[in-house]
Amino acid sequence: MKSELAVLDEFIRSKGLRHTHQREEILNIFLSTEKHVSIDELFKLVKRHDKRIGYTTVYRTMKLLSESGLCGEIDFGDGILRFEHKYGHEHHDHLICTKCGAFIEVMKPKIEELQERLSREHGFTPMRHRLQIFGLCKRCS
Amino acid sequence: MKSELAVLDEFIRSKGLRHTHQREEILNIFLSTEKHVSIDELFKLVKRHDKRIGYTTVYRTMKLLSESGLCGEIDFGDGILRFEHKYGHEHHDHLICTKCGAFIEVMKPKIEELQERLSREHGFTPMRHRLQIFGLCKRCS
DNA sequence: CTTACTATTGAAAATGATTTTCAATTATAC
DNA sequence: GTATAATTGAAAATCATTTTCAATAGTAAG
Repeated sequence: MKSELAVLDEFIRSKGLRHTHQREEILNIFLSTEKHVSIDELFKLVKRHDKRIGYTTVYRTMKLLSESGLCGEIDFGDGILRFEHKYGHEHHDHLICTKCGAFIEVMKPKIEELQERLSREHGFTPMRHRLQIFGLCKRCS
Repeated sequence: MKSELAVLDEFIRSKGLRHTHQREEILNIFLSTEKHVSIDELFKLVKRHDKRIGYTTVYRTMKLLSESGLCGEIDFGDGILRFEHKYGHEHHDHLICTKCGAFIEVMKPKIEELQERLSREHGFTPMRHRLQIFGLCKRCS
């Protein structure tokens, strides 16, 4: 499997864009985090390494990573956009604890299959989906 | 089944709030729309009936209706909060066409059941969930 | 290596939906 | 009616996100 940096570089080249140290650094820091970071959180992490990188650059770089397929955007409905690792990761759904904010990543092929069938029954061509289950995690319930 | 207005009134009384003609009017106009209205859309409809009702009141009243269980808030991930009828309506999921914006309401008990089981497998107590399938509707595909 | 070209950066300002503020108004209980 | 406190609506504040723009820095060509 290609490295994430190679994937980014390939994407950048194919679009006639440029490889910059900011982009490389933001990618590395994103990869080193445990998923689901907001732009603001990521910006703070990035600033620790290099104070001169601005919020805007983090914002723009995450959009770039999204386009290149390296990260996925997730919306838990609280008005803050978060990002998760996507390259080399399977699709999954989320269990979200409404008390402590913890999330669990889950996967149920049978549900995926039923969603596919449900869509077809309505003449709908599914491209992607989002399943979020809100409730209480083991510790909070 | 109690009327929606009766439900609202009961909720209002139970909280020591007041019945106002604005709240009644906004509820009626919301009920007369075909679901999935944003606050902005609803405000425009309301203004046709009564120019003196402000945006803020519509906003606050919809929050009130949400709390009372008369409407549900839906987030399609485009940054705009929409509302749908909830009282006397079954839970359902959404198929959302990414081309024309159409949405289809669907229901698959088997999926609900599997979600329940999936949650339990992870020691999670599910309260509510959100399933949105994005793709192309019959006409657009 | 140097130049020319143009993408990128970062600070600040703009955007846009949502939420709060506050003085005036209005519903409700007594 | 009167007193009390909730409600209203205009305007301002919030807050994440997005755009602007002048300065900076990759990249390719010479």
